[in-house]
Amino acid sequence: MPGVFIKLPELPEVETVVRSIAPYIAGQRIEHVDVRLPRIFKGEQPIGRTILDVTRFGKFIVMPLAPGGFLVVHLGMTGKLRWNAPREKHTHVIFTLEGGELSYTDARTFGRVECSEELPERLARLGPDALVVPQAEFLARLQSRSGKIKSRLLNQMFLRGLGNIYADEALFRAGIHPGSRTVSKTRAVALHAAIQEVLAAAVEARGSSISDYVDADNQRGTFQTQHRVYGRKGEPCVVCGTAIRRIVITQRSSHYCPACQRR
DNA sequence: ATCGGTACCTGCACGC
DNA sequence: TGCGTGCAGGTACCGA
Repeated sequence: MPGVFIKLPELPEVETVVRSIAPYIAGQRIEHVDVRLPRIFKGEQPIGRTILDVTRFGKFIVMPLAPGGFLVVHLGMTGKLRWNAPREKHTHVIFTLEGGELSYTDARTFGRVECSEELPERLARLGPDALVVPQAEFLARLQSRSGKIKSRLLNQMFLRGLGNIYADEALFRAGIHPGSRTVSKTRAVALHAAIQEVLAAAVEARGSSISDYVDADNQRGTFQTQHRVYGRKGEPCVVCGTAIRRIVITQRSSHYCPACQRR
């Protein structure tokens, strides 16, 4: 039995986890729950309930249950949701299902596993999904907010699903400096297209893998080979050859080409 | 109501 | 070898 094992939780990686794990757990009854690190788990244990489906909401994994309620998982920075994987030092929650184990492992413990009768309120407050938001809605929301463009893209209340890697990649493809506070309509239109292109391509590549883990089908994500700025500080821009720079915006690293992306 | 800074954690790469 | 430093894919919360 293969182990479902993906790190890297931005939208494409969460989508890959959802798609690869759903066939193993959808329709299965939860027989037992072992919570080894209580602060990771919120709510009542969903013992006896059945996992109806596995869906993605931004970077959250949402599993509706029967006869009611939801199991919601957020992977934080280092969370892993795996099927029949060996238990490790940082395996914090284990669901025993009819045909095997669903386990949550997270070294930095920024992620959460939550069970509730209704969908958590904060999910409803998130912005539209970055993969499918219509252009007009994106432009309107962009205009209604202030701050550096990179900060706005990382704000899940503005748009849900985008993270540090794909924000940098989209800004590069749209030719926008991450520290820009104003963006022309032309650039904003290009940014909307770039976000959806880069996310769709990353989903197609099953996400970006920096370590050598594999998913249920024994495949790695491969999108890291298509990164044009993220993690390429000092390397030549693929378009003009200028050295890629790294700066800090809202406590997060931002990678950009100083020639292709001017303020 | 929004925005920007800070807190929450562990592990790893790197320089000395 | 060991130690200190900086860095890492994210969100929640606080005060201004």
